[in-house]
Amino acid sequence: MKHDFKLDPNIYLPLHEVVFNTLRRAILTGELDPGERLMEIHLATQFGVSRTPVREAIRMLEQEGLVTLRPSRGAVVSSISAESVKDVLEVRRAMDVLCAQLACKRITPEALDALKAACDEFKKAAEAPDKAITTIAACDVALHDIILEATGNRRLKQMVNNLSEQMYRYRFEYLKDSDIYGQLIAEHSAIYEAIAARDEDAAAEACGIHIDNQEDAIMKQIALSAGSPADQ
Amino acid sequence: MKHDFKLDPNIYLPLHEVVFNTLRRAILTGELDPGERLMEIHLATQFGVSRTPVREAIRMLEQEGLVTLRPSRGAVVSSISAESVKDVLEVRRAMDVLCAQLACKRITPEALDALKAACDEFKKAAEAPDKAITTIAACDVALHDIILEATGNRRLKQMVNNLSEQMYRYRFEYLKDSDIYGQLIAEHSAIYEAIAARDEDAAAEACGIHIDNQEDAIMKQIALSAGSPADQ
DNA sequence: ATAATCAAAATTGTATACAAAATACAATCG
DNA sequence: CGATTGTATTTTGTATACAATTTTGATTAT
Repeated sequence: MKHDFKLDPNIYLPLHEVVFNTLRRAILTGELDPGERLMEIHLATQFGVSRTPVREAIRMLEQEGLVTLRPSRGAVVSSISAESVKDVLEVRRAMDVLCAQLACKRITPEALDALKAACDEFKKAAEAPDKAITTIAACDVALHDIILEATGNRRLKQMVNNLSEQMYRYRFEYLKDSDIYGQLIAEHSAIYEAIAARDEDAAAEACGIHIDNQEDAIMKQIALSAGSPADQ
Repeated sequence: MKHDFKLDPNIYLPLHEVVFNTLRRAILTGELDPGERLMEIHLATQFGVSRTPVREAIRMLEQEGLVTLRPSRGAVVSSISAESVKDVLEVRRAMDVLCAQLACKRITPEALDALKAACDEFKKAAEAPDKAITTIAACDVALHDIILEATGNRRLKQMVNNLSEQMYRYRFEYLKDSDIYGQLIAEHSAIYEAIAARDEDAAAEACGIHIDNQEDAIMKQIALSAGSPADQ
């Protein structure tokens, strides 16, 4: 074998990608508020680039629904009504259930082991005395990723990830209430057992319950932060 | 010249929108083949615009998955493998079933009447002596739109439309075989009856069967046109 | 005060310019 | 020949220029 000079491919990314990723994250984490204007020159100077890549990034964000474009009047961060959150959750529920069903059919023994391990990890993190939310959240994500991966459906994976990201703002809220950890552990366990048994109906059922609980938490969260500036 | 994109200067739309819509349609209808390169200057001169709006359009198409971007190496029309078609159909099936279920819950009496009318229209078009495929296809679309609208979920509507459009290339193929018209009429009828009776399970069942048949037709179509140039 | 008007400033839409990278292809070496 | 290098050409990435439109804010009339 020759020499394997491996240079970090992350060293360069097209600027529009960088701007896109950064703005995207800023919107999803709530760093940029709904209704806020995105002005090209300002963003460009902030990023230290020209308007061109900023415009490209904005067009991409619009395509993803994260910003709204009013011709000749610029872009604003899309406002997310309780209505639209309900819509997203409704779709995501169906997709998550589909994930569980497909996972029953297609998960490999190795992935099944990994799923079991992820459940245990989650349990350990949730029962730890310090209860680091970031750790717990990471375990939760890992667990879902294993199922998502097990579906073997790239498109589904992409769509579920996208929908989840739209809910990013509210993601950790439902983990703050440590009373529900026991319930979550049980739900995860039920999902694992169903998938391990290749029982599609049980998996769909268990997954549905799991999502419903998350939905309740998120909707409660939305209700609390209601009264914020709305627009369109 | 191979493609001759011309744009109507009468009505005003931002150029990137015009380019986006035109290219999008060209890709979905197969006018532009998978793997084909999209070169900025060429497209720009064809459209009679500068590279800027073309670049913006390409970024939007990439976001939608219709083109693949290779940094510094330009964009190509995304190739659709049989694999990815299967993935899309799998997701769309779940979403269509969800549509039927939600429609059961939420459809208005007026929309229900419209659905019945649409079924009759389809039947009439399918049993007509001339059997104009475009008319039949239009009825089919109208019928599905009514259900989609009845879900009251804008996000779902957008996602299902997007997924359907990805299948645009193969849409009409399954309507060419007039042997199946009787079956289609029956399936539509079953869906209508289930929704009218607000029977979610029956609606899901009927809708699932309907989609499965469509899927078979499309996958058969794909298998026929296999051996086409692949890439990534 | 409030509303209407209109020029100045700011912002977006589009085109172009130039640099960096990739590609094509001829010349060279083995 | 085939592989390799070097160079011209093409194409993309980014910045900038200018026109068209919208926004701002002062000014005036009601």
